[in-house]
Amino acid sequence: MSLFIYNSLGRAKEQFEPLHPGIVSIYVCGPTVYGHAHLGHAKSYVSFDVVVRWLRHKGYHVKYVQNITDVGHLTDDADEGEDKISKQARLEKTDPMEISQFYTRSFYEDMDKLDVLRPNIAPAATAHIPEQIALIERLITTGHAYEVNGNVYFSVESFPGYGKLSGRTDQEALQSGIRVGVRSDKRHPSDFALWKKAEEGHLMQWNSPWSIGYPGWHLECSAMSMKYLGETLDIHGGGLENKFPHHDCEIAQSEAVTGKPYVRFWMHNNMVTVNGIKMGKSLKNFVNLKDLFNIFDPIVIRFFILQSHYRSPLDFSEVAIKASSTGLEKLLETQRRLREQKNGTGLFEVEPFLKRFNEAMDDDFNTPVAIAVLFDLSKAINSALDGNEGIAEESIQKTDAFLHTAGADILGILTHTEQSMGRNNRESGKTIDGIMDILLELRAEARKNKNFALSDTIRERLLAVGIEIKDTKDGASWSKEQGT
RNA sequence: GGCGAAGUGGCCGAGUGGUUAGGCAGAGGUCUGCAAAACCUUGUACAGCGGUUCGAAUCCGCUCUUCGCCUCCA
Repeated sequence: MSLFIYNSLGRAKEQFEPLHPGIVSIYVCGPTVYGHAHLGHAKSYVSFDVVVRWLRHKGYHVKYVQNITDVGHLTDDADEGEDKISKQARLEKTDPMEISQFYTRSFYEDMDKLDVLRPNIAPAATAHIPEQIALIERLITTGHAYEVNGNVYFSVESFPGYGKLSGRTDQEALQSGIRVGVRSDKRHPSDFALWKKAEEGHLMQWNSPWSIGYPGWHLECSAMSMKYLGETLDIHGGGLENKFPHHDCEIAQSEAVTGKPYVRFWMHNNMVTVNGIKMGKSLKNFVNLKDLFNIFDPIVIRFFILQSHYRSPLDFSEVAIKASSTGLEKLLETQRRLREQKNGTGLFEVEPFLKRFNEAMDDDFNTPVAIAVLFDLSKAINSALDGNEGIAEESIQKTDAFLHTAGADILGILTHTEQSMGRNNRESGKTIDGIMDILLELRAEARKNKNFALSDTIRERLLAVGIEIKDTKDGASWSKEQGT
């Protein structure tokens, strides 16, 4: 089966084949580390995590690069304002390095909780200043960049395709919309900074042929992606809001130098809204992940994100997440039931579900449909388990293997089952299993003797400590409470 | 103003020119000592107005509304 990916460049689904057979190079814009990660980060990196997992599942060797922006990202427009990291350092009365290190660690903590796999390479912009300077030198040599007063700008007019990704190709028409006063340094208002001369008191600065200064924000992605992945990437991902100007600038910088297509497939994930309105720093409505994890299990957040398509906006509300949480529990419960089933004789065909799941994932990573397939499977499994014949051991193994591959390996949502069953090979798990066996035996004895007061007390008191008992025709089962 | 996306049943959220998305919530039933879970049944949705078509919620046009980008943002 072939994979189709929606390519933002061309705005259509295209069949995906990597440039080099068997190997996929993918670069995703990483965070600017000046604050804790929010739900928008979660949506982006969970989405691309599944992209990478699916590509690996399909047998590709995936080289995944995701940068850490720790310099050059200014608070105002691309060429004005204060460096975000520096500003935060000033606010926290420390230095930029501590800020970027602190929030980088914070970012990975949150991503780990969301079960987002780490990229193969996570290059920091400040660790690649020589590469960025080299790229600027090549741009100047080829006539695509010019220096004025220690600043270096990319000349938009030197690159005819500028704006092709976002559709903003008519630079003259754009000028009416530019609110910032035109800087006298620039030859053209749309030109953007590659290197900025450090002003008095600027904390982060490096030597360069033009001035003591720092690189422009757009530059790092070009320099680092091409360093680690070559001059043409298979996939470049990022948030929709970065399409312009960030990604268009990347294309211009890179292609102007190499003369080759920079990226074959551009993927843009949509935004998170809160009550229908964009989550933004200025609006003060952004949802901090650390706060959110106090209310919801991170895996529930992951599941919630994957229940909508990566190209659709995701509207945040606690009601919606609670609904997701209940749904996820249902899937986990099915997996648990399946694994506990014994002595069944019925056959169960998992192949049709596997096929539908693969088709959904191959269709531009359609995780909502893939999850719907898992729900259909859940219903079919439960129906079979409720039937007289149950499910035979061989079918259970096949089905469970699919659930594990699809639910845990690929989507990363059915990872709690072993843990919640207390059977995770750890000593504590074994101990709990043993204790629970005793309690369930005692309760079964009480029920046999119609001592329902005692059996109900056992059930209620276990529930109070977060363990839920369910009586089935094959005896009682138990599970830790999920989700919230 | 320019570029782009979208309006789906109580809520979330896919998809499609004619056939059930899925989840949550709700209703009825089966099972159960009770409960929970599970299963069965149940919802006749696609902003509005025109047009194309044998047939459109799905294509086209217009209108209304919302959202994103054009300033930093995943």
